[in-house]
This record gives sequence, C-alpha cells and structure tokens, in this order.
Amino acid sequence: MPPTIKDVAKHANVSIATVSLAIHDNQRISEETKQKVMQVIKELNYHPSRPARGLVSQKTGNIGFILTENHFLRSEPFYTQIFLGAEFEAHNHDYYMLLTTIPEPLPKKVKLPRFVLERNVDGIVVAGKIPEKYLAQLEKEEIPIVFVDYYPDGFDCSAVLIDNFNGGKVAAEHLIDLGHKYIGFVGGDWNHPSIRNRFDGYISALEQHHLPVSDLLHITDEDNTTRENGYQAAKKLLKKNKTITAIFACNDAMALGVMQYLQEEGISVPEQMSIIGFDDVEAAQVSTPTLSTVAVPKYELGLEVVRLMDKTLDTKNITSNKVVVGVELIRRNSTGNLRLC
Amino acid sequence: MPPTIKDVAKHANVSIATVSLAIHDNQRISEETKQKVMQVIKELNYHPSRPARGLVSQKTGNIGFILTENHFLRSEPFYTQIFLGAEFEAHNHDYYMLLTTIPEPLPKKVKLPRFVLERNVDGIVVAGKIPEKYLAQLEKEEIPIVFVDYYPDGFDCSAVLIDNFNGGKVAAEHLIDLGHKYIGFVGGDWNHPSIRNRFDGYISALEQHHLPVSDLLHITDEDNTTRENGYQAAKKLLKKNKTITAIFACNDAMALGVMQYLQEEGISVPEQMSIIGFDDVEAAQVSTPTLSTVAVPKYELGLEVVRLMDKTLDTKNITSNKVVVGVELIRRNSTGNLRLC
DNA sequence: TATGTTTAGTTAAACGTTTAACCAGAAAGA
DNA sequence: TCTTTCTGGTTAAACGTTTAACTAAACATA
Repeated sequence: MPPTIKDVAKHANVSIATVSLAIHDNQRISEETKQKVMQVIKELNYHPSRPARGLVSQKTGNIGFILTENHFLRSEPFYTQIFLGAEFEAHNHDYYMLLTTIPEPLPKKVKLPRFVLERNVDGIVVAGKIPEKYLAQLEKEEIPIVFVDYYPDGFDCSAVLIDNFNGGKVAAEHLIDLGHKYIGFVGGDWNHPSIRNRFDGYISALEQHHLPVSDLLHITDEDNTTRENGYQAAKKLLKKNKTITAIFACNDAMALGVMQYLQEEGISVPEQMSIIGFDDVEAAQVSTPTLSTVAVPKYELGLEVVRLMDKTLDTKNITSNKVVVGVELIRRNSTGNLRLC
Repeated sequence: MPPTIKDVAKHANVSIATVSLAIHDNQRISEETKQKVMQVIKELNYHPSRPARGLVSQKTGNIGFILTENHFLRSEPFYTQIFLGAEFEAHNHDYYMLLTTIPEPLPKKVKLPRFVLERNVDGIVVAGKIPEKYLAQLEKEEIPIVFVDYYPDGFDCSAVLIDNFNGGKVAAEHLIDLGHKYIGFVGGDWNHPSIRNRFDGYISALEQHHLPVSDLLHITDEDNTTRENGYQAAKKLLKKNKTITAIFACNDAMALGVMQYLQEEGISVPEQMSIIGFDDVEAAQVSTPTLSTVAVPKYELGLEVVRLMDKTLDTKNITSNKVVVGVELIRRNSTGNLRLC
C-alpha cells in the first residue's frame, strides 16, 4: 500500500492537518516544520490521493471528451487527432482526459456517459456535431462544456472553431489565381454549420472576383460527406455542367471521391480539372495525384480546446469564449493552371 | 449540485446504509424497501459518485495507458489505434482509460505519471517498447501491468502480443508461392523482440522450402525502422546482392522506403522486384503500387489488452497470461509472380 | 499584573460512499 | 412464558483528504 497522509504525519510527528497545510504552503506553518514535513514526504515518496482530494474539493482533475461513435471510428482520424492534441495539452494543465462515444443511432432514452453521471469529470469537451437531443440532456447537468469544431446554433457557450469561411475563401482564391473561371463546389451534410461556412467563403471569393455564381456550379444535396458522396456528387455535377474546370470539395474525403470519378471517366487531374479539398487528411498526401487542400490543424484544435477549458474551469466566469484557429492552403498536385485548349 | 446518497435516504425515509445496500441488492433489505429506494433513485436521477466510491473500495475504475512520446506522436497511428481499441473495450467493462506519454529522451530522474502516483488507476497498460529504467521504476509501484505489442525479456507478466513469427513466415511464404527464390530481408532496431521474431519466421519459411539463407540477403543493422531506414537499407542490400527478386521489410514504413529507393533507381515494382511489408498502415493502401503486407489488427490488440486487464483485475491471480493475436496476409500490388527474363 | 494579540500548531467536521457491528421486533422452540 | 433465532433494518467507523474552528504558548501592551 502506498503511504497516506497519516504515515507522513506519524513520521514527521505532526498532525495530518499540519501535513496538508505544509503541502499547500500555508503561512500558518513555520518554515522549519514545512521543511521537516517535506523531507518525510520525499522519503516516503508520498503523493496525495486524487480521489480523496477530489472528494473534498469537488474537483476530479479529469476532463471528459465526447464525440459520436461514427466520428470516433471513421478511418480518417480527424477527431481522434483532436483528441490526441487535447490529451497532450491536458498534461500541461494537470488534467487527464476521459473519452466516450455517443452510440449511433441514438437510442430513444438518451444515456449520458458514466463520467458525467458519476461526477468523474470537471468539464466536458464536445467534439464535432452531436445530436440535439443528447446535447439537451447534457445541458441539464450544469457542467462546463466547451465545443470544438462545432457548436449548436443559439447555444451560449465556449468553443474552439476552425476558420471555415476563410478556408473556403482561400481554397476558391487559389483556384482563381490559377486562372479558373468556372469553379464548382461539392458538399453534403448541409445542416452542418462548418460546411455551410466553407461554402459561404467560396461564394464570397467568387463574388469578390466577379466570377459567375450559379446553382449549376453546386452540388449540396448529398446527405453526408464521404468519399462515396464525393463520387456521386461529381457525377451529378459534371452531368449538369460542362464548363467547369475546377472543383472545390467541402472536405478531402469528398475530394478523393471526386478524383476517383474523374479518373474513371478519363478526365485527368490537374490537366483537365483542378481539385481542392479541405482538412488535409493523411490520404491527401499519398493519393495520385496528391491532393491540394486547406489544412486544418487538428492537433492544434485539441490543444486549444483544453486551454480554453482550463481557463473556463479556473475562472468561474462562464462567459462564452470563442477561439478561432486559422487554416492553411496546401498546394499539391491536384490543382494546376487553367489550360486553354 | 447532483443528488447524493443522503438525498435518496431522506426521500425514501431510510438510512443511507439501506440505500447503499439496496443498490447492491443485498438480501438484508426487503423487496419492498428495495423497490421504494429504487423508485426514489430513479426520480432523483441519482448515481453514486465514482471518487467517493473509489475511496472506500480502493478501486478507481480507471486504467492507465502508457507509451513513449515518439510512439504517440508518430504519424502512423499504430499505437494510437491500439489505444482507441482499448478505449472502446474499456467502456464495455465500465472502465475509463487515462493516457500518458513517456518523454524522450528520458530524463535522468524518472518521473512516473501522476495517475499512478496519485492512485488514480487500478492497472496499467504498457504499449510498445519503453525504457528499462522506466519499467523498473514502474514495477516498484506494485500495480498490475499488462503489456501490449511488447514485453520485456525475463519479466513475468501478462501481455497481448502479435504473432510476429507466424507473420514473418506468412510473408515469406507468400513470396515463395509467387516463385521467388532469392528473398531479401530488411530490418532495424534489432534489439526489439518483435522485429527479431519476424525475421525468425522468415528464416523458418526459407528453410522449410530449402531456399538459400545467407547474410547476403539481410540488412539488419539499421538503428530504427523508419522510411528513411528502409531507403538506406535497400541501397545497401542491392549493392551487396544482385540476385534478389523479392524483399520482405520488417514493417511498412521500411517497405515504403525500399519502394522509394527502387523507384528512384528505375526498378519497377512488382515487375522486377516484389515487396512485402508488415503492419498494414494506412499509407500501404494508397501508395503506388499499393503495398502487400501482413496486417496487424491494431484495434483488436487494444480490445484484447483491456479484456486481459479486466480479467487480471477481477481475479486477483497475477498469473502471467499471454494472448497472441493472429495476423493476416494482405495481397496488394507490390508483390507479383517471379518473371524469368 | 492582568489583558490582548500573534504564532504555530491541533481537533474535528466534512466530502460521499461502503460495510462491519449492532439492535429492535417478530417468529419459533422449549 | 422465557429464551433463541430470524428478519430487516440502523449506527457508526472507515477510506484519504481539506479546512474552519479552536487552543496553548509566547509575546506585547497598558
């Protein structure tokens, strides 16, 4: 059994209160006694028990991390990268992360994670979009929540967000710089704010450069944003519009699906069609051609969300802070100059 | 504030002991009282506090997960996949995982993770190779340890391991089946048991098929197993041996490095040289050509290690169990029939 | 000298559980 | 009827901390 505060007290010939006060550097305790206590603590290699401490302080030292099962399990480690960043930063603030997933489909009777019911976390990070119903349930628990890469409309809260609007703009501008005039957009999961923001950024860039904006350039009705959705969207887009020379896909998965379709159709990238994605997933670096994209600093998002959580937990002020982290254009081989032929 | 056991007791008009006993379905309590208590519990949405419960039971409900910083941060998410598997299975056993990394280089004064010092975990999963010094320190804490994908020589413990020997054998046999006679091996980090086991499996296959075994076929002196190591190893191997028509690399990273070298040298894969790797990392699916390999079920390893930990924690018997999980040959485009030209 | 103030601690309550030890009342055995 | 045994609880101690309230001794003030 590891030593407890009692053992320290006994060895130092003081009361356990003195030990505790010494540890917390209370000025009630003389330098001399502190020294003695610290000496014993070192000798016994004593460390206060986190659970015991938590009982009285009502702080667990843990942060919960919640995301949907789909986000957790999907092969592109987007949210798991965020988690790993959070995990890393948590250490710098003396926290540990507890992770849990929301099952999908959501059962009728929402069951909150054990760590919130059993009061085993001080705050919760919600990563990515989660069902409204779940959120409503969570809100009742009166536990600090910080969102990352998503936050519900009309919900007053802290969040770390990607600069999706700017990202969409940057992506479109990159294509414009390359000389493209007819730039298509493929997206899906349309009630996701991030996707719409990317779209808005794209539109904004087109307008700013007085380029044509038209429904004929967009596919936005895919219900999700997978590779397969990208494939289907590309098919639809090229059917209804022959003038397009570049496509901005709302994420890399869809972009890869688009490329796959183009390849099957014998349309070469980037010679006949430029493609740019969003996210910078691993696969973007190794696809043929490698995929130009807008990089989202996933790991960084994780760091930020824990910093924000730490601040929230520290200062009881539950003012809703928003942190926006920037994105970066990554030029690879799927985008090229417009060729007039 | 969430309700405590006291609130339940008050509402049910019984003592807190009765509530506790009712929760644990103790036969001392009449059916009738149990019903009443359960009713109140449901109404108040009461859940026992994990920390408080832990104080008396001396169980935290947490499992620690330790790996080196390098393993954690490296781009190929091998160990993080294991972690995610562990995380998933942990839920099925009502545990939460706490993750921490070992800094590298290891500081002179080894500092164990807070979660073990503060008794915030019931057991520890050690993933991958960690420094001996660290392990020695950890051992002193008398906390159950289960290893995954590694375990130290001469250490009596439980572990979940990959069937590396068989994997090496299967890889070599695949090449043999394709008609190859001169099959090279490139490896590194030679004091890692897994690597050596893969090599042993490879040798065993060669011998079984009466194929030549010779030092001229092997590069084993690379100090690590990165892509760059693979590149260098390929260079060395092809310098000293011109008859080779196939190469088994001890992992995918090295295999990709080998392919890169071959490409630069104008040696086509698989026409002139077949390559097979080990691990089945993401990049293996998207490289050109896609990489044949021996798949390691990383996620599955995570599941297994938690199952084993659960068993260990359940039955106080600290008999050292070993679980070996199988591997699977994945045929892709980097291996082909021997062409006699 | 009596009284107040400081210093450096100690005692005890509290946090939310579990569980061993105890106990009142009912049923059973003599 | 008196003891014994069951039944169905309750009381209280314990887990390892923190911290408010208290106190004894030393010192200062009038």
